[in-house]
Amino acid sequence: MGKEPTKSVMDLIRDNFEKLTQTERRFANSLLENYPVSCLGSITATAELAGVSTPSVLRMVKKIGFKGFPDFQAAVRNELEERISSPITKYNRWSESASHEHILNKFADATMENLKQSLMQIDPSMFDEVVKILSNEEHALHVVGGRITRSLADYFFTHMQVARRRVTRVASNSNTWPHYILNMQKGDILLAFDVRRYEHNIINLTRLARDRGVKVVLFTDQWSSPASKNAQYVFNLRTEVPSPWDSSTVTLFVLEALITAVQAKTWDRTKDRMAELEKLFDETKLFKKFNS
Amino acid sequence: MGKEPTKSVMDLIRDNFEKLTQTERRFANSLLENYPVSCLGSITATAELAGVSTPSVLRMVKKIGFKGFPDFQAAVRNELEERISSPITKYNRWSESASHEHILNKFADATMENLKQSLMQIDPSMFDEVVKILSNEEHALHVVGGRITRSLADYFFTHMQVARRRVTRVASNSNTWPHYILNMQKGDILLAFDVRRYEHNIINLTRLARDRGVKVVLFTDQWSSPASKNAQYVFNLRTEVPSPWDSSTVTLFVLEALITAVQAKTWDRTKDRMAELEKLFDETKLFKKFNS
DNA sequence: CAAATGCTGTAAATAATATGACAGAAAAAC
DNA sequence: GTTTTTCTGTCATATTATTTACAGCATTTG
Repeated sequence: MGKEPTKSVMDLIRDNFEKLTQTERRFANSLLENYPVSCLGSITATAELAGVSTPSVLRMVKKIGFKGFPDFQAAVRNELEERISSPITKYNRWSESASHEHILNKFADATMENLKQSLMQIDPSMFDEVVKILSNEEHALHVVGGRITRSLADYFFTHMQVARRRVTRVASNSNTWPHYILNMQKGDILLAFDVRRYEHNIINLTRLARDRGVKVVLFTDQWSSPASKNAQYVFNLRTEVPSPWDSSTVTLFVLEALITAVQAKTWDRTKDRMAELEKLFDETKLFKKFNS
Repeated sequence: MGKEPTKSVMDLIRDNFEKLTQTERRFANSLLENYPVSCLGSITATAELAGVSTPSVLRMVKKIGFKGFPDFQAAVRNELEERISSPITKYNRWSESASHEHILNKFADATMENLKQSLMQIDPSMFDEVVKILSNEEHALHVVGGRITRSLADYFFTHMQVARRRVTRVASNSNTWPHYILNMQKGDILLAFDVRRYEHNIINLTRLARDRGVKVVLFTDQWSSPASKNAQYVFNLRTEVPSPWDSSTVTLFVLEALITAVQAKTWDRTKDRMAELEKLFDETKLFKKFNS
């Protein structure tokens, strides 16, 4: 024990995470999952919950500075007592060391709020409908982003490529758009992003696409881009954070949910493509070795 | 155990209080005083805290319906778990229309959990330290991503360009890396991403950078990339979602928090740059109008 | 006031737990 | 491809915790 200046168990894990081995990290992660209840039982129970052996648990708690498992458990209990004894404690507050005014905490609050509110606003049947049309390989998918949202478009494009054929990334430079529009056919899908400050050209692009019989899916913010009027499917997502610009975290979240839903819907096809992709990676690696 | 209709330990004590002897009541009262932490240790510790003997504790827990002390303790732990986890798990459920089994809800659960756990693991002082070095324009900032994380690197790059000068995006194609390394100087910062499956070349890049005296900031997942050993600052973020691949949402969140923190720290400088940027946008727009 | 009953703690037996030593397996280095 | 190093689980042992048995004390009752 000594006179350690109240280093929490979490702090100790953080500080020593580098030194931990793979199995020990697995245990550390399991600990995070439902700390502190997970380690209130015997070392055996704790180890089983994490799927590791008892000695691994022991080695790990020694590594982060405890004399043995009972010592570790005593520390956990002390923390728990502190936490429990103040009745109004908010359990979902982390890092006691970081003030509630710390930017990380303020940002986290805002993001969780955004996520919750955005979800409330999403129409599940529209979501499912979008998943359905994205899963259909017969119609090409075009993805376009703006100045900021380009990265999101890129991320979506990369993952969508795994799930299906005929995915095109439309360059964000609007000079080249006519070329892309030329290749859009009736029944195709255009997935577009437009958030503050709205980019004027996106309105034109979506209008031209719609006029060609292309289904437009638009990701925008809570104030809704003027391009919405050209889109069949609109996601209004919340972006407000304590910052001079807007957050894209919720948008990314919905994109990931979409990707997962599409992959799940087309799993027979996707799993083959993924396997093939793995093979290609291995071959590329081999190829590089020959070169070096 | 059996199929007791969720009688809490407190209920059991109340129901059987009449039958308890004097000493047993003394123990019961001590329990009430700081339940449940008081009975998380050994039976000996519990007894001592209440000022009674071990057998008295045992007789009492048997009397109120438990098979033995461990049985009693298990019940206490279960209650504790519920009490501890409910304020977290119970963030108001949205979309009544969408089933809890809907992918969006499952995904949201996982993402919130990831966010919470990642936050617990982030060392606030390290975060602040990274903000500090990112704010210093005297040293160049290099940003590099991998196959998947390239989009994140891109997003960060775009925003960082607003806040400061001397930001470079390192191409994700590792063939060109030597050129970039050539331009890295002592005191520079390399912000790198490496998540499963870890890319072998990133280890080499970070090592070479470190050897040149470059400060390496690494974003990786909970299993920690092998490149961590070359990095001064490591963010281990959680990525697990109900999907065949990993989520980047939490990573994006931390990036945004970082960007905001840097902009706040250098606000005098940043606000001028933002104003200038706005002006440039307007002029570009004007320029385009002349053309069309 | 004496005998009986019930209550409570001490101490021993029993069960469970935590730790250490070791060997096989995996990964890293050469 | 081989050797070395590191890691990780199985098993045996030491330690600790739980339970039981019992004896002393207090309280009650005749």
